[in-house]
Amino acid sequence: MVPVTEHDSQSRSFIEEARRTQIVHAAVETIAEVGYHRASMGRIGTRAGISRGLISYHFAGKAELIAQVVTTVYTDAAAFMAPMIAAETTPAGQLRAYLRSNLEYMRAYPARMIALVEILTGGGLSDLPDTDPAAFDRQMLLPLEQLFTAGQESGEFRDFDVTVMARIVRGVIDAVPTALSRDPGLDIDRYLREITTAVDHATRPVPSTTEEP
Amino acid sequence: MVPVTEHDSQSRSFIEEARRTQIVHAAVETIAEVGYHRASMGRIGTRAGISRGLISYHFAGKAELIAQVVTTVYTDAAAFMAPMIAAETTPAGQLRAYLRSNLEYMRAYPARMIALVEILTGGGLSDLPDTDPAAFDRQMLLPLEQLFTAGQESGEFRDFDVTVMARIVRGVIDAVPTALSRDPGLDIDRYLREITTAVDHATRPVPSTTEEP
Amino acid sequence: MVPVTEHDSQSRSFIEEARRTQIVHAAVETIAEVGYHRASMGRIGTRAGISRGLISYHFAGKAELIAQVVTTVYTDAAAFMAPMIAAETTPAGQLRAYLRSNLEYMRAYPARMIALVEILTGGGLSDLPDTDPAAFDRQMLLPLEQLFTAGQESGEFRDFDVTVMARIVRGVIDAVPTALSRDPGLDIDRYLREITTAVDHATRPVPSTTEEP
Amino acid sequence: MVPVTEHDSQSRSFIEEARRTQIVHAAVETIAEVGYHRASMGRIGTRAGISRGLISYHFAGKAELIAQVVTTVYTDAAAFMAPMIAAETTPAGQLRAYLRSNLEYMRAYPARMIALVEILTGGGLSDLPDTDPAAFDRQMLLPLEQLFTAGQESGEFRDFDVTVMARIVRGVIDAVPTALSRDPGLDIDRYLREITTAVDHATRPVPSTTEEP
DNA sequence: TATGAATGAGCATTCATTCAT
DNA sequence: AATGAATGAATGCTCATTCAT
Repeated sequence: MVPVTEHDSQSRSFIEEARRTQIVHAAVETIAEVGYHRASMGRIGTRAGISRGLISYHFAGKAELIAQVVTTVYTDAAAFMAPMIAAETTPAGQLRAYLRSNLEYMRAYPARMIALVEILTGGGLSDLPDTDPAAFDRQMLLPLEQLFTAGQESGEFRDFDVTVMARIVRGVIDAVPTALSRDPGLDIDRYLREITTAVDHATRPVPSTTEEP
Repeated sequence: MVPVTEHDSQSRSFIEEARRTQIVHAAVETIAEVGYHRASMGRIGTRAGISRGLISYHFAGKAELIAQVVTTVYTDAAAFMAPMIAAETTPAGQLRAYLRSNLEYMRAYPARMIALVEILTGGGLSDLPDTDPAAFDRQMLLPLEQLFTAGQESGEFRDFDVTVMARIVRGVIDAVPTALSRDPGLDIDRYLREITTAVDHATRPVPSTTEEP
Repeated sequence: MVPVTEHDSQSRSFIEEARRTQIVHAAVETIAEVGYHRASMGRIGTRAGISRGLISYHFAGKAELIAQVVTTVYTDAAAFMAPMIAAETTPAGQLRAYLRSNLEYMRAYPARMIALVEILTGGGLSDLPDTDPAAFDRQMLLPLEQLFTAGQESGEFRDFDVTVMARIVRGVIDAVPTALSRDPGLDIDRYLREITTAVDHATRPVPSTTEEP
Repeated sequence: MVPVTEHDSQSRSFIEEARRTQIVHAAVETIAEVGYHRASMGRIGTRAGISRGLISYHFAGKAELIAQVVTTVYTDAAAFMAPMIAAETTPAGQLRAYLRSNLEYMRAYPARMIALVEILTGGGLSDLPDTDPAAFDRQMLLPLEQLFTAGQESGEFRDFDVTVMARIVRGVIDAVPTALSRDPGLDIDRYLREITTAVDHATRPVPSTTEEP
């Protein structure tokens, strides 16, 4: 869940890595601020304080830069969330930790999460020729699916389609950055509490004395 | 003399209206297919089988065209959903009808819904100078909020923040087009059933003999 | 407005002539208001209250319309000025009448004169393929040249190059519309008085007891 | 007119400056040849032998380029004329030097002067958002007004409205480029002599034994 | 006669990318 | 490693003109 690629961090010099990191961060901030399709190489370079050409020197093209942004933020978010989730011992607890850690990450690094959502929903993925959106989709859903399956087996969750429920939860979470940008006064703690309760109710076993219409 | 057909005074604007509709439809399909920020006037014109200039002839600018797409799809979806919701007599039933009609609309006109979501999440709203994203946000949430408030007063819904719950439901629904495009084999009926059940559980009153962690 | 051309006024119907006149007037007003190179056929048509296509129906192209504007205004101004000049019996008096009648025309029909100057100085002439700017130039200068030659022969004017002096006088007059637009508070009567005096001094015979430096 | 050989530490911006100068010169020549409103970025680029995009790289927009053309030519002309005027000790001599140096500049750099007049009279000024035509107007007239006022105080000039006389002189001078382009065989030396004499007569004190009609 | 739908060329501008230094 | 000059494609838009009705 945590490390994504270790492929060639050795083949790059330290300064090379530092520059790439700097550029990726500038890209994140630029995308978060002006939106994905307005984040040109020039604007990213300006924010990084470097020339346009240097970005092309360190990245094969815009696609690689965007892909790196996605990978970096996703990996970083996963590294942030993983210990909080792992600290829980039950699937239900882990689900709550998943929600909590995800929103905490958004609170801590709003630009990163906004940038990620911008790319994922703003057409950025289709600009990445080597990326399979379906594969990325499955990768996003898999942890939740595994969590749900475990919880169903232990009886903590009711019987539902784990993939659909994973999409439901991702949908709820992915709506948060947009909600935050549209309503800046939104209380993220309250939001988290409401979401957690709602998801809890949606997943927990149905009491035996319940009639469905 | 002038009028040729029996349409008389409307025959003048009939062609105009037809063309506008045709262009809006071409825009919808183009946006749904290639994404909002790749849907140039040229591509839309090509899909409509007309020249670039003709779009500018019928629409003052791209902003007006996109605004028309948003308005058209939104209005059309509302007209599609409204009777299905109104047919229900209870807030809980209306909520289920809201979900069902929304997904039915997506099934019937997937391109329209994909295009709308592309524009709303893909930075399109900020390209519309006269549009207030926050106002649009409230407009989207309002029907759900009213529905929830009514349900809480009637005791059909538990006590939750109606705005947050509205955002939750919208988040779940807005994730559907993406899910459909990423997983074409997705069974929309099953999806709808699962969503309905989940939202039902998330909103209904908590049985008295329940302990919260 | 006086009949301008009689070459084919017979071949055009009355309504045809009326339309052409209306369009020419709309062109004059549009050019005077927004400048020559912003005066599109569309804007001219809008001001005339007719469709774009109708202008093309009545004029072979924009060039013919502009040429007609030039011809109309020039002829109209000449018809306005001619009797005032003819009423004077001496070349010096006619020169003063030339200046006075020209500025009176500007005061009476500022839009026409502004439009004419816009076209002549704003590159409009070079848009007219069939027009020889040099010939137009000579046509503009000829009356003044004849006037000066007559005055020199009668001893009312000193000995100067009549063509250059004609250009001088035209230069002074053609600067008036720009001056009026740049300084709206300009007193045209005072302007006329100063110009008349200056031109009078510049053209009259030098007193015998005059030393040149 | 700009110092050229100083590169060294300025060598970084030297290329930049050289390109800007080259582009400005290409713009001057293009405007002088085809007129202001036909001088597109493409044509200017073609004349400069560079791509369209490079102009946008060096100038923020067409407005900045045109403004630079105006500033460059105006400053250049002023630098050319100033020493010739300053060499004269009397207002009347300075006025003659003003005329002479201005026409000498036109003879030396006809394209520049034609371009400037094209922009000023061809609607170019109104395309420059930050420019106040009235202020530019006053700036053009001021030196002449000051010169006239000094001459009136010293008794070298008669009593006339200095602003109107400044407009008269500018009108006479501004008519020269058009005259040159319409009549290529025009003898500029003779033109200058005639103009100088005419302006001299128009401004000098009236001999006491003069009768006005 | 008159309309307005429709076209295609041209415009200024932005952008990702390449390349010599 | 890094710069910034340079290109060419693409975009939204305006416009003169044509044409069916």
